[in-house]
Amino acid sequence: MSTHAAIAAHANRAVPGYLVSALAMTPNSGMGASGMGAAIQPRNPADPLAGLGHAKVHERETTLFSEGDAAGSVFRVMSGMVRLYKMLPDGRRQIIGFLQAGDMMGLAFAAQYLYTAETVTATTIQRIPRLELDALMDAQPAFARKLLSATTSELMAAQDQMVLLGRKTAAEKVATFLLRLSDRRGGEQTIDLPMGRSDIADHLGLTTETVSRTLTKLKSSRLIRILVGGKLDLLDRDALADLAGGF
Amino acid sequence: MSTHAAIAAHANRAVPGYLVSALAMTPNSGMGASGMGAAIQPRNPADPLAGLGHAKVHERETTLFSEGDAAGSVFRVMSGMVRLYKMLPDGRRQIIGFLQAGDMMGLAFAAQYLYTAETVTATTIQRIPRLELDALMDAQPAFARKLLSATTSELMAAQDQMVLLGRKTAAEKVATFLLRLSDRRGGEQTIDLPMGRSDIADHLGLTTETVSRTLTKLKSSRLIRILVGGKLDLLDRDALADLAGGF
DNA sequence: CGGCTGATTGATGACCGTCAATGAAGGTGG
DNA sequence: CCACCTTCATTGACGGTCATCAATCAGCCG
Repeated sequence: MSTHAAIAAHANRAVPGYLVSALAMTPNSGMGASGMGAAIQPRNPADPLAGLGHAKVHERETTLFSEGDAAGSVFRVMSGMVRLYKMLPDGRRQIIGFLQAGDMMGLAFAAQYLYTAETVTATTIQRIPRLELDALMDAQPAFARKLLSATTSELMAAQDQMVLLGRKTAAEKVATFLLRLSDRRGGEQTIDLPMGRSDIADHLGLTTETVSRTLTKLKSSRLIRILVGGKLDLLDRDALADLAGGF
Repeated sequence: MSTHAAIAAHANRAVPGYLVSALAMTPNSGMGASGMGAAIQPRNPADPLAGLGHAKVHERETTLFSEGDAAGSVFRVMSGMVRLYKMLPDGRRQIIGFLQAGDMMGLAFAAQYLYTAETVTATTIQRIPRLELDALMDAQPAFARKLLSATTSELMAAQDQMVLLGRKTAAEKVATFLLRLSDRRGGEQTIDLPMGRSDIADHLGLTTETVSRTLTKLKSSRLIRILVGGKLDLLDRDALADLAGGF
């Protein structure tokens, strides 16, 4: 399945039409796919996307679209959580990012989606046909710049994620991940971990066992407390930030 | 130095003004920062950036700007090669990407550059004040979309790089890297490696020793041939593609 | 030709992946 | 409402890949 993607990637990346990307469209939001981001802010009262397409509730663990599918729409997460990932031919998976309320995906200039999108929890999704988005961009020049801003935000997050994947240790990766989740929630001490350990692992370039062991160590060191229901308490934010080693 | 960046990253990613990103602005180009990209195509005869700012030749191994510097201009590589990287507080480095002719950097909505840019070889760089770019975006709505397209291309490349960093073995990483370089050159069998082993290592999340050993193994297996002057021959493209494992 | 920088090769070991077993939690049906 | 089953998290033992430390080698410039 990713054979096509591989070929496309090897050939020059010149693609006509829309590219597949993920980005946050909440004004002032910032990060989306790769890292964590804002999403806490109330949506723009003058939300230019309001009313476009239509919203639908999806159950947990369902596929929204797959790598290689024809890309006809863009999506915006209204509530819940979505994971985006790419797979290698042999099944190894890399989760590009987790999306939350306000984040967009599928916005792109390619004929096909370049990653798979699945719900983690039950999720409300606004689906916007590309034609409608195009029309909006034509009608409101400022909107195109907003998209550009959101996309560059994504790119920044992606670059931070490269640092994490390429140069951080397991402990640093996990600490960074937890802090990002918290920051995204406005710095709350208690954060939500709706995704499973293997999702976290595939996002951080680790295995479930290593994630689990690392969390246990953080727990033993009194840096975090693991609560029931997939919740988690950041007990010592400063120590976690030290551990995270920047970003 | 990266303290500021760290804080900025932890705080909500909402930033007014331009973000710092890298992208290819050659029409039909595609990849830039993270991966390899086009750059082979002749520049658009109707290059909207032509004549903006002014070009300058920089010697090899010089810094163009650093992470945290005030971001007043965007840059376009006309010839030569540039590396972009981020550093962790303790000095570990992740090279975000190598830029070649046609690629842009510094295009962004942030007050500061988020990574450091250095020349690898002697390089001609077009420096364009942000104000001029803004004016161009206002004057030519189509140009904003071109920037959006280029940025989403970057994002795609960044996502491929995440897969590489998070889920590939050393051999797969090196093979992928070589194939990307070749593809960027239009699929040439002989490619140029102007950057040092440690640059490659810091791009692939490895050490110089591992890069060297891996290249030696590829040489022993007759998949590549190492030539003088930083050049390299891809002897068995198919075998390399198998090794690369997609992308 | 000598000295410097970077690449290569070797020896060793740590971190984290793999394989495996146990434990906890949630969902379903009796 | 509880027992069973399935799924996922945790913990343990072990091994491999790649990092680290170190020495030699090759290329380049003065």
